Amino acid sequence: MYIHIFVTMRIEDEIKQEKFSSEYTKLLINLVYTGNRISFKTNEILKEKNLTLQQYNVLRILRGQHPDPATVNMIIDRMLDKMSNASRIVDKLEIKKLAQRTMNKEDKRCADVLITSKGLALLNELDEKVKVSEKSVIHLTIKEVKTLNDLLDKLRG
Amino acid sequence: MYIHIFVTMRIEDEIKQEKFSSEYTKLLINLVYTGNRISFKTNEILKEKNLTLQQYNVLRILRGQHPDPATVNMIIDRMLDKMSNASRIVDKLEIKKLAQRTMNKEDKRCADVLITSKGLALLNELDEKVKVSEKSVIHLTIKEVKTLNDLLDKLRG
DNA sequence: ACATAATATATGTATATACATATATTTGTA
DNA sequence: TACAAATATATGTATATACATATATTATGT
Repeated sequence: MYIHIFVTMRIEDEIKQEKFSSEYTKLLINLVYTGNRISFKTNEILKEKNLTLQQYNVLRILRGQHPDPATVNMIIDRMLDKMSNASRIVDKLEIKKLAQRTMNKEDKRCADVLITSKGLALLNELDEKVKVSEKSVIHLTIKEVKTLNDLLDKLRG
Repeated sequence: MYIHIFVTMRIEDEIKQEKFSSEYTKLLINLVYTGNRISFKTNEILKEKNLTLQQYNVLRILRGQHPDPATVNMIIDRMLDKMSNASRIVDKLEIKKLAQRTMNKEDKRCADVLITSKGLALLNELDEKVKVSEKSVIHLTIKEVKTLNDLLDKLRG
């Protein structure tokens, strides 16, 4: 017989830190820690398909544009981690035939990046799995999720 | 004359995504994006001192134990990113003379890790700067920060 | 038109990271 | 006691990342 007890575990206990110098410091740590926790679960699903989280996100950006192409600059603009190297992520997607680069006719500096049908199919396959996993790892009511989203939006000012 | 207008910017607008498939998906992206945003600011401060965010966090874990030593295992347990390589982060801290390893007398497998006085001084120097920076980048009242912390704690279940 | 600045992307390089595996030591057990 | 399992840490290796710089193209000012 298994008994599951879900209790709210404070971040202090979770990472065994006595106390934080301020609620603000605690928030940063809480954000990063919680983000990592959820990402980790998603990552496990992506690993089966040989995708990194970054590649997955870029692929979703490309799908958002489809059937129009995106440019590398557009991808950088929409990526979660602005510092990372969009060009080389597109390289990886191209190698896997999930995306394709073509030269932009109007501006030869730009590379048009298009998701392939293989890319679309892969995302399609992943969508439901990822959604279910995310939902199962987030122990909140839909109302709380909305509050959280609003607070995070406000946080960034 | 400068006029600052702070408006709440939804994550949809921020990363220019039309809509999310669910509030849960939005939350994951919102968390990672917001965490990155705050980390980025902190990182800028740390860069001046030639520290990575990870090294900084480990250093703070060591200070939390001081004057007792920590072990590498203890560090892994308390790190935000469980996947990363605590042993090699300690390597880096040792090279910079910010921490020191000695062999544990009771259990020769364990490495006792102690923050040095140089390490303590560096943290001391950074504390205030980091706190001010974090506070300035988090556009929330203290009450909202607390709500956010509580929600994140609950999220993890 | 021409030089210069700005823009979009790619690439070189050092470092960091994830993951698998190796090594050393301790614990449990027959 | 001897031997397998567990534990703590370190290390090899492939890949990812950050940052600086290079290259190609387009926009701008005179």
